[in-house]
Amino acid sequence: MPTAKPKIVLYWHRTDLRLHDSPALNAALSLNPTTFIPIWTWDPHYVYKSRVGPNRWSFLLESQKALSTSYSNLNPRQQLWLIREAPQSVLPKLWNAWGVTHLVFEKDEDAYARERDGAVVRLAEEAGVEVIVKSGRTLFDVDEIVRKNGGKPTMSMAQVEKAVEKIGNGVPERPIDAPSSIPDPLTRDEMDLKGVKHDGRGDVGSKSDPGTDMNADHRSTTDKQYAGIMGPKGDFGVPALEEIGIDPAEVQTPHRGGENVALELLAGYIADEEYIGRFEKPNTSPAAFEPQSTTLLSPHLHFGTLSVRKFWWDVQDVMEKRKKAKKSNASIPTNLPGQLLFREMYFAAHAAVGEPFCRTYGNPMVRFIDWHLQSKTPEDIAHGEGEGKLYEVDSDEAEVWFLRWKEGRTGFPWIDALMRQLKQEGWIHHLGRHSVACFLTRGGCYVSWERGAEVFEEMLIDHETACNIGNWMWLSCTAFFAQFYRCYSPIAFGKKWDPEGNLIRRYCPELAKFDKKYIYEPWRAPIADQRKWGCRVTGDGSSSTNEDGKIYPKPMFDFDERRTICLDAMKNAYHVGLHGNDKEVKDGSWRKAFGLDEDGKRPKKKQKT
DNA sequence: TTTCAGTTGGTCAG
DNA sequence: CTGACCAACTGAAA
Repeated sequence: MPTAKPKIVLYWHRTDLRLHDSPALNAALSLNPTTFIPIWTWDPHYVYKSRVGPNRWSFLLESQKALSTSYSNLNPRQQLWLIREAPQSVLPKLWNAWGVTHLVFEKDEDAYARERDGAVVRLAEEAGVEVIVKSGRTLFDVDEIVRKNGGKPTMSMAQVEKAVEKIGNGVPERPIDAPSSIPDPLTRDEMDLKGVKHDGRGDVGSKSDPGTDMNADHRSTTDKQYAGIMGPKGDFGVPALEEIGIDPAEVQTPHRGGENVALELLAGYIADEEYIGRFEKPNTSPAAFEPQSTTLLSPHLHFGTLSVRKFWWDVQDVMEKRKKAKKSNASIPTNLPGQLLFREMYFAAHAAVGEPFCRTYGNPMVRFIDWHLQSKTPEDIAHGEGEGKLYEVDSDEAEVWFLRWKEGRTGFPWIDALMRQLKQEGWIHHLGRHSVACFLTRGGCYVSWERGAEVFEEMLIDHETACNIGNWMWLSCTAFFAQFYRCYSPIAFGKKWDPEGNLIRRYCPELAKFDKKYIYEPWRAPIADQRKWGCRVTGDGSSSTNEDGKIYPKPMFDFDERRTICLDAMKNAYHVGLHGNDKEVKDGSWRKAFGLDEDGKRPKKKQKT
C-alpha cells in the first residue's frame, strides 16, 4: 500500500499577521498539510530601503509576537518562525532543508512586492514547489478593480464604486473563521538550520545599493538582525528592538500591535451601534485625543492584524440592523465602508500605475508642479549627484521651512502640535494630516509632496504606501483632487475643532498656559502676558529655552502672504499643465515652461494628448 | 456645449 | 448653525 506523499507547507506571512479571515492561510490549511511551517523573513528592502521609525518597528514586533503566541496556543510545538535573511535568497534554502512541497502567501500588489514575489515564484517553480497566492489584504482583488475600471488607475470614488459594483455587486466575501487547530512543524532538530549557509542579509534581487541604511539615524546600537539565520538564541524568535539597533526608549507610541488588540478594538466600536451608523469622517475631530474620534484601526489594516473584510462586514451588519430598526446610517463616501473604499481606490491606482506611482518622475497620473525641493531624477541619483540628498535644494529658505515643519517648530502651534504628535505617537487624525500636508505643499511652504510623504513614511505606524502617496497627491492637488483654492489655515482650521487649544496644550506644553485668545497665534500675545504664562515667543525653534526660560518660535513666515504666493503659483502650474511622465519633466526642461511668456502672459495650457 | 458634483476651506451675514 | 460668496479646479453627466 503506497504511502501518501507528505505535504510540507511553508506559509509565508508578510501583510497578514493574523489567523482570522485569511484566505491564504485558509488555503494553506485546506491542503491538510502533514507539516505546516509559518514563517516571516526579514526583507532587507523593508529593513534598509524603506523609512521605518521606532514606533512602527515596535508595532510590527508586537504584532509578530502576538501571532507567534496565537500559534503556540493552538499547538504548543508551533510559533511564528522568523528567518533572518532576504526571502529571495533564503526561501530556496528552506525548501531544500525542510523538504517543502507547497509555498503559500497573501497577494501583495505593491510595486516592489510584485517584483520580489515574482522572483520567488520563479525560484519555486524551478525547484518544483507548488505556489498558492490568495488576495486578502483588500476587500476585492485590486487587479480585478483595475480591470473593471478599463485597466486605468482609479482616480475617483465614483470610478471605484462602479468598478466594485461589477465584482459581486460591490459586496466583498464574508470573513473566514480563524483555524481551531494548526498542524505540527518539523521536529526541533529538523527545523534547525545550523547546517545551512547563511548569506547575511542576502540582499539579492535588489537594484539599489545594499550598503545604504535609510534608518541609520534611528539605530543607537549596532544592527544585528542578520547576524544569524535563526536569531541570537537560535530559536527563530521575534527580535527585541535592541537586535535591530533601536533603543526601546525611542518608542513612545501608545498604540499597540497584535491581532488580539485589533479584534478587541473593533468589537468595542461595533458594540456602539450609534457610532458605527452615524460615523462621517468629515465630522470627526482632528483635535480629539483620549479618546480619539476615529477608530485607530489603520495600523492593524496595514499589518494585517485586522482583516479589512471582517471590518467591513461587522460594520455592514450593524448598519443593516439599524436600517431594519428605521435608524439612519451615514452613506458612502463619508461613512466607515466609504473609508475602506478609499483604501481600495489607492491600492488599485498603485496597482494600475506600478512603480512610478510613488513619485512624480515618470508617473503619468500626477500633475507636475514647480515645487521647492524637487526629487532628483533616478539618473541623477544613480550618478551620485548631490552629496547623499535625494532632492534638489533650490532654495535654502524652503529647506529650512521643511526641516522646521518636520520637527514641529514652524511657529504655528496647530501645525507644530500635530507634527509633534506624529513623531511621538506615530499617528495623527486624517484631517490633521490634511492640515500639515496642505501647509507643507500648496498652502504654505510650496515644498514637494514627496518630501512630506517621506516623513510620513518614516513616522506613521499605519504607513501604507498606496494610501500615503495617494493622500499626499490629493492634498497637494497633483492627483485625485484639484480645488487648490480650498486652502487650510493653520489658525482657523484648528480653532474650528478645538477652540480651547487642548491639542496644542498637550503637544506644545510650553504654550499650555496661554489664554485661548492667543493659543493659535501666540506671537500676538503681549510680552507681559508671555512672561506671565511662562513662555516667550522668539527665535526659530532651534532651542526650547533661553536665559529667560521657555521659548516658542515665532512663525516662520507670514501665512497670508505665503497663501497668496502659493495660490498664484498653483494657478500657473495648472496652466502649464505638465505631468510626471512628460518629456519636459524627465529631461529637466520644465523650468522653461514655468517662466512667463515674452509678453508677460501666462503660458498656453498644454494640449492633452 | 453647459451644468454640476466633488469625503473633510475661509469668511461673513443673518 | 446655515448659506452665499470667494475665484475657479476636473471630469462626468445632461
